[in-house]
Amino acid sequence: MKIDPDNAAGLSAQIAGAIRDAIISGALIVDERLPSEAELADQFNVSRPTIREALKRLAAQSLIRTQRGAFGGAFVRHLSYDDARPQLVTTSTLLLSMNDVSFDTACEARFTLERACAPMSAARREANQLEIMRAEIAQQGAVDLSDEAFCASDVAFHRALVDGAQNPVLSYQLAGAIEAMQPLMNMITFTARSRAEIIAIHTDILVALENRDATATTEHLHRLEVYTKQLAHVVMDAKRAKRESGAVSKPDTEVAH
Amino acid sequence: MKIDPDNAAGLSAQIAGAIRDAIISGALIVDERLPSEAELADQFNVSRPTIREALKRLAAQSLIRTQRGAFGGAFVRHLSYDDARPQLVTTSTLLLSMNDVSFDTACEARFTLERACAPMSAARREANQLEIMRAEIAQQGAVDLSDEAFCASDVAFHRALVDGAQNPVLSYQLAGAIEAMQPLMNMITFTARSRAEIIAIHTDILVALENRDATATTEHLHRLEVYTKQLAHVVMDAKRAKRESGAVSKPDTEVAH
DNA sequence: AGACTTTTAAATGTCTGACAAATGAAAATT
DNA sequence: AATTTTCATTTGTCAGACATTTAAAAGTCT
Repeated sequence: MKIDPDNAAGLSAQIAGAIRDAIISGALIVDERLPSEAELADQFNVSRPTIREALKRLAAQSLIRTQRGAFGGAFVRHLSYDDARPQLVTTSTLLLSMNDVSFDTACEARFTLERACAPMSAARREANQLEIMRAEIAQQGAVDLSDEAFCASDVAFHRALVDGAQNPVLSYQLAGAIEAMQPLMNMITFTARSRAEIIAIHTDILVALENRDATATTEHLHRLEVYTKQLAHVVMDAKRAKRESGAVSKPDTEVAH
Repeated sequence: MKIDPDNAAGLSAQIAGAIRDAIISGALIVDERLPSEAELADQFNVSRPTIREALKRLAAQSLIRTQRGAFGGAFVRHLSYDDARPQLVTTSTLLLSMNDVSFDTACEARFTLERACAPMSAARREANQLEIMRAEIAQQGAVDLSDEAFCASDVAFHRALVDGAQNPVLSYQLAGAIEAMQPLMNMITFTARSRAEIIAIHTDILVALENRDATATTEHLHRLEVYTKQLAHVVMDAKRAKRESGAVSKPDTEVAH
């Protein structure tokens, strides 16, 4: 662990990197206790606040957890999928919003990955995944459901589909792709008709999974992708038209007179 | 932004969360400057070290960057795919190693996702992706290549394949899955014969992509998955046998006498 | 007047020292 | 023996200080 005080990266970043490497390489194992802040400060020849900044960086990545009191300290954290998923979703969401990824590109990626899970889910899904999907479909039919709640239920439905593949690595990766799209989906105002159409496709997917029909599942997912893209285009075109007409509304009304 | 001094989560974590939410919600936009540490300390009624710990947490997630000097400060960072990828790889790697995911499960997830990209890559790949794949295949044929270097070249080959799909969202997600498997792959000792076999499959994939043949690409990827799993089983069985025979080596040799 | 140099103010980076709060172990008490 | 109290350890937070970096502003020279 070589720390260079003149490095532009900053001491706390270097120290965080050194400890991170130790964790990744397996030199520090799960639930192992790191030296106390005072000892680390001594080892790295820096002050305690600097050490603390380094530890907070690692805590932000869920690599360590800290515990106060005697025999407390910083411990290497067991990174679970449930811990990692929110981070992936946050990052993916920001990536989409900051890199002006088009709706189509994000949608394509999402459904491409989801379709890849479809055959495995058809083969391996268990009763509880079907149960969740059934419940979410019922949820989606509620008349007083907000667009946000509808999208949230949509996410839950598709996560159950992916979970049916019984592969936690896939579930983790896909949850990021699916949930990250939710803000984009939330921008769409779902009419009663479009909801009915989506629910119909969801039902088709559910039936296909019940029948363990991989081909049908894949096809219905494809239909859903096409319909989602189309819906987004209609909604966004309408918004753009409204914005433009709003900007020139006075001349318009004058012409109309 | 309500900060509760008695919250067990800790002040710096709460403050980091508040700022993070502001960034995600769009209240703080890219390249916008946050108030100075002193001003933030004043606003949140905490000390500057506490504010600094919060900012370091955000920096660890690449949400902000800091700049020293007059008119410096903390700025909302434009999160690029290149910034986010290493974080995803780190997290995915740790998830695999800490949740004792079997080689087969990780392998299945990786190839499932990669096969999903194959048809798109066959349709859209450009000359430079083929060029990279050609170069990496040549690299993999070098006789003095270490196992680690062979695996690194393997990763580069498959990333080029995925990049051929021309969808940055897919590339980002897949890079995590592919690179995270590298430590597992590094555990395999590649014999000359197994390398030749892998290179042959890589070549088949390259040819299929050159011909824009989606079906062939998918099939060769499937062959590669099967072969990789088989190889891993052979290597790991051998290692286990060696370990067990080592543990009882004395009795064994006695019996042999 | 324009180009170059110096000054300066503002901001982060780091250090020192201190106290509060939590926590589990050990000692004291019932 | 069970319970309570004490106590040392460690993280969490604060206050104040100085070093370093940086770009704008002022000053200087041609």
